[in-house]
Amino acid sequence: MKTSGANLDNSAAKRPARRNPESSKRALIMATLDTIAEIGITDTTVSKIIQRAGLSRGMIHLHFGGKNQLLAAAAKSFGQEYFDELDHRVQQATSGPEDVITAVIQADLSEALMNERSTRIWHAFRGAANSNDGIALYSSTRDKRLRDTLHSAFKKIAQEYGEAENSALARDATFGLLVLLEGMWVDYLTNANAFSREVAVSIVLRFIAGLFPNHFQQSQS
Amino acid sequence: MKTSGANLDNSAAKRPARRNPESSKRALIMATLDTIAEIGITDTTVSKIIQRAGLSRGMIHLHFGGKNQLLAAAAKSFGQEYFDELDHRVQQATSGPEDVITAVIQADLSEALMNERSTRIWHAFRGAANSNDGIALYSSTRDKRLRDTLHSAFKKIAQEYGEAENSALARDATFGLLVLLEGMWVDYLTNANAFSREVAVSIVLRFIAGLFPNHFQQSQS
Amino acid sequence: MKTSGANLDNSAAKRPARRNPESSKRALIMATLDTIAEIGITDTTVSKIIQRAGLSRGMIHLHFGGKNQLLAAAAKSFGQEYFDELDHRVQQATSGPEDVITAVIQADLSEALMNERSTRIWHAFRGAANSNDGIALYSSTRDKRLRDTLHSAFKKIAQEYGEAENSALARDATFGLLVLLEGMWVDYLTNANAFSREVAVSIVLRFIAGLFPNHFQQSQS
Amino acid sequence: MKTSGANLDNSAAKRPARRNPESSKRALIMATLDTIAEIGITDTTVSKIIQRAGLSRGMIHLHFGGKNQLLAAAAKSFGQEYFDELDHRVQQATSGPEDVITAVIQADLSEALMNERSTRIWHAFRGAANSNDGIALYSSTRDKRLRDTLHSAFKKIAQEYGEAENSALARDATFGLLVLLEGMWVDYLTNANAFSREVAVSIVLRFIAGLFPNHFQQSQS
DNA sequence: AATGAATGAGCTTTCATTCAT
DNA sequence: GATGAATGAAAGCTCATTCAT
Repeated sequence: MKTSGANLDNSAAKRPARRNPESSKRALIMATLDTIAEIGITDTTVSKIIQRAGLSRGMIHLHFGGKNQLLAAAAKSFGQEYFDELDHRVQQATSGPEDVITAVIQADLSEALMNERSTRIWHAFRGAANSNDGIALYSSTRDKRLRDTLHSAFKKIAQEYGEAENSALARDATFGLLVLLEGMWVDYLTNANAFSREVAVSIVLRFIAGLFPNHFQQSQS
Repeated sequence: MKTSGANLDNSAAKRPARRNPESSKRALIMATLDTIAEIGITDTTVSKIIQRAGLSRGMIHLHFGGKNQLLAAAAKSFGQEYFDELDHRVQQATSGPEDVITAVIQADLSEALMNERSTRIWHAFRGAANSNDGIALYSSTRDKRLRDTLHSAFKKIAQEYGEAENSALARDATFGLLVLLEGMWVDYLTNANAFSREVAVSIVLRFIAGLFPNHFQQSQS
Repeated sequence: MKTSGANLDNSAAKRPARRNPESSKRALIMATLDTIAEIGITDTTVSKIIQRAGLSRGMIHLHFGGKNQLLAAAAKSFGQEYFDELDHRVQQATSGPEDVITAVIQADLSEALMNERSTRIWHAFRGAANSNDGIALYSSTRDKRLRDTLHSAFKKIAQEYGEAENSALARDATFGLLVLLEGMWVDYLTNANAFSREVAVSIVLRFIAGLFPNHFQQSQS
Repeated sequence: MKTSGANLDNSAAKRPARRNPESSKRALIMATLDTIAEIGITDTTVSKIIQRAGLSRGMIHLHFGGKNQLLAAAAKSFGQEYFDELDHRVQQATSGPEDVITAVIQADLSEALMNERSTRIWHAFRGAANSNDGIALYSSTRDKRLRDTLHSAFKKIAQEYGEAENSALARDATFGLLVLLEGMWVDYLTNANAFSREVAVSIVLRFIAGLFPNHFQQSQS
């Protein structure tokens, strides 16, 4: 999935895709995301994007109406990329709410979803969301969808602990887990080298196990 | 502490600060931090900073040598502001490692340290650290000092659980707590309105209690 | 040839040049040379150049990458202008080395090559060459090519005086003539009004005649 | 004489001269000349000058009224430096006009007068003279005084060749010699390494000998 | 639909000059 | 006299956007 990576050689093998508007849009969005990941959103200029995409200058305004709208489209695309992968991984866990939660944790901390490229892009869009409404919209999507999925699962588990439908326990578990995952992304961003996915997963599970001791085994790292 | 806030009134009454280099430098740093908090680091220009500070254009290069060095100085100052306050609050907790840890949690999530201004600035400097070495240096300072303080406290507690000097438990607790606090700051940044400090503290303590049930009481929110 | 002169009329009638990069580059180079000739290289700013060329601010960086590179391109162009004219005039003298030398002298001191514009530009680039490598390269070209042409001619003549292939005589004659012409340009620069081309030519020829009395007749002014 | 050179250490040994207005003015002029010689007149800023002189910022305006006036004073001083040395050397040649002329040539091409520092400064002031009247005044002084000295000498010699008081011969000889020396300075400026003072003197003398064969022996290099 | 030369507002930076101390 | 912090006009440069082709 993350195979687009930082490739500057926009030469041979990519040409067949040309002369197709949708293909150009996709190429621009990918070039935008790659550029943001590589040099940061502040230094991501129209020139750098079109250079990486191997397309002409006017393309951005022709297809998106401007740089800001391209950024918004890239943010939206990035969110969808994330959820396509997450859904794919979580749908394979159908035996119960614990499995869904575990699947979310493992997916969110997997190489496919949490890597240098995605954490940098994520951070960039979070910052931009404060001053760019078009980005804000899609940037908050991650929390919203993830929150719903997790909340549903935690509510099912909480009921087995005698909690009511809208118990604080399920709400706090959802909140706590999301915050923990959020923090893990920031930590990965800060120092990818020293980051251990195994330790991360074990710590997150320990947190959940503290709330629901009957359902999550204390993993021993 | 956070009382500098967004003051645009560069009117008469503040002239005593003139002809004092240190005062000018401080004013520029404050204006820089306020501007970043308000409109983001990307839109923080020299013009906006000097306008807010009520000082002249050349000042920045006279005292700091350039915009980037002013940003670095602002990042350093911001980090020191954070630690001055944190140290002040933590030093009052001297009865044991649990108190230190609790004090750190409550301080880090307090209005004085975690607010809209500081979370936005924090986020901005994290992003800038990737491409600005001068900022990177001071931006990572927070983690380093906090990590040491917490690790020491957790090691003391872990020993009472029969753990060795350099146990994984103490390390994981430190890592987990920092990640959780990091995530809280991100969460606050994303949606300050819906954020509850009380819930945040209770969730963090629940995580710690899961690791050290004898020392941290499961608080009931 | 030197007809570009100081034209400040960037009015309507010259629009055909638009949308043609080469034409724009040429216009910028000409405007640069004219500006240097008029107000000196120190006062030659981007604003003055684009104003004279009737083009936009970004043009210089778009086509040359910066002011310094434009200056280097202008120096190169100026050198080529000089040699195109010199070659044209010298090639008509094919009957012998004396004719070549005389042609060089008369060409170099002619209105077409040595005038207020060219002497000022020449002086400016000489000075800039000390601190701008891009200019140094092309600024020294004049001496190199001229030196070779003259040295060849003088060697032929020197052989008729029984001198060896690499005689000091030919070398000194070349050096002396170049220095004399160099000095004439400086003198013209200093006071164009009092300068007499006829006296200049006669003096230079007298110098050559002193070295090769059989080949150059002592002209009487 | 040229011992001021490029010294950046404005420390100890120079202090006694302080608190003396004339001393400060001299220090500023020297720093100006050294800076021009080292980095060119375009890059010679007030900051660089006062830094090299080890004096305070306001000094220049206090003593000279502005940067331009300091440059004019430096140009004047430089011209006087040149003539003090030239006069000193020429006054020792009292036996006849030939000796005066030879002395001028040897002095003008000597290490003391023609060196990297002086040729660079000379070139800079020549260029600046076109746009700075205060400099123009003193920059042209060299030619004026030198011209008079040489013209007088050549007139005496010309009379022995049966020429009238205001003969063209004396005028041309003066002009030619000055131009030749001017050219030598330019040549030295362009490439000091390849320059040979001996060859230069011999070539200049050859030129004079061509005009006055009875008085100047054809030197053999 | 696609291109890329052209534009100019606005950016960071430089610098001679001023003036309170 | 002497200082150096302060000023702001003007410098070189960047870049999203436009539009003739």
